[in-house]
Amino acid sequence: MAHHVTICTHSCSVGLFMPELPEVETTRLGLLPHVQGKRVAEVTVREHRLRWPVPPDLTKNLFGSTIETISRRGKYLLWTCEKGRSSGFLLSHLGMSGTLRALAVSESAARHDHIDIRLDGGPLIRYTDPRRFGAMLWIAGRQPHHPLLDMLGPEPLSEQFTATHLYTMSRGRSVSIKEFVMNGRIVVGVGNIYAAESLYRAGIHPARAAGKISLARYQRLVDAIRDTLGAALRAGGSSLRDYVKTDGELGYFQIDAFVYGREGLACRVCATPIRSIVQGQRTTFFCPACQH
DNA sequence: CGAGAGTCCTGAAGGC
DNA sequence: TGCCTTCAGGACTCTC
Repeated sequence: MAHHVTICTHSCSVGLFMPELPEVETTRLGLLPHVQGKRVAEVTVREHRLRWPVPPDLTKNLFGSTIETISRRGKYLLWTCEKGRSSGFLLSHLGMSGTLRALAVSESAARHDHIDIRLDGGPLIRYTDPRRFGAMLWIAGRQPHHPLLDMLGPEPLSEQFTATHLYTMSRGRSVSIKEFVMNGRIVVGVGNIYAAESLYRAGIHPARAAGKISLARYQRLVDAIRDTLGAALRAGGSSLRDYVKTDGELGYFQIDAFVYGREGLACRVCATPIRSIVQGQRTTFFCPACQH
């Protein structure tokens, strides 16, 4: 199980390092065969200052647990851990610079390697996160109830994510459509890149008030979000230049972004220069001609 | 309740 | 070359 870290060096249109939903799902799928049914033999927490402090009893709770499976809710991963009466869930989030990798037990830790979970007979699951916007929490009990999860909106690729849902939730709201679809209580997993790309595909101007968008246009947006996320999922994640997959191999294809990161460049459809604006302290890219 | 701003953090990029 | 400043971003949290 010799794993080598390979960094992608070829150019891409989106050079940032942030796991969006497709990347999180790819991480989940990559980890699953390495962890399923295995017992936690050792937990090392080198840095507890993450988005929230790593709970002091995380080590105790994880140690000796068998990892039954990993599921995903939005960009959160839920690790089902069985240990008799004290079973529970490891709740993890990659923030914007986090990675989870399965490595050979012999891999030594470097800077930003905050948490190691060594499994019986290997491998070593390593959480690395330079910016520490990610999280590692513990949910006790047999049901994954947690304040971070309980208010979340539907999964974008589920049947619950519909035009009617967006239309109903948005009535009377003046917030921009860009900020609206990035709100996890409305729908999970639509980050800055995919929000911009989806709005472009749907032909909707990102500053338009969410409450004034028609049901028909919301249908276009739902389709665009499904298409955008679905394509990225199939490609194995898309928003990163140098993300390393959980098995250490090169990960993440690049999306050929229509608007993201393309300010001043010609729209791929109409050649109008792509513009950027700031919404909710976040940069949005759009085509002023194609989006209304 | 909703809207808007603030917050955490580090690395990359730009200016002088 | 090197220091300093700015920016980026997920998503919670606070204030009004």
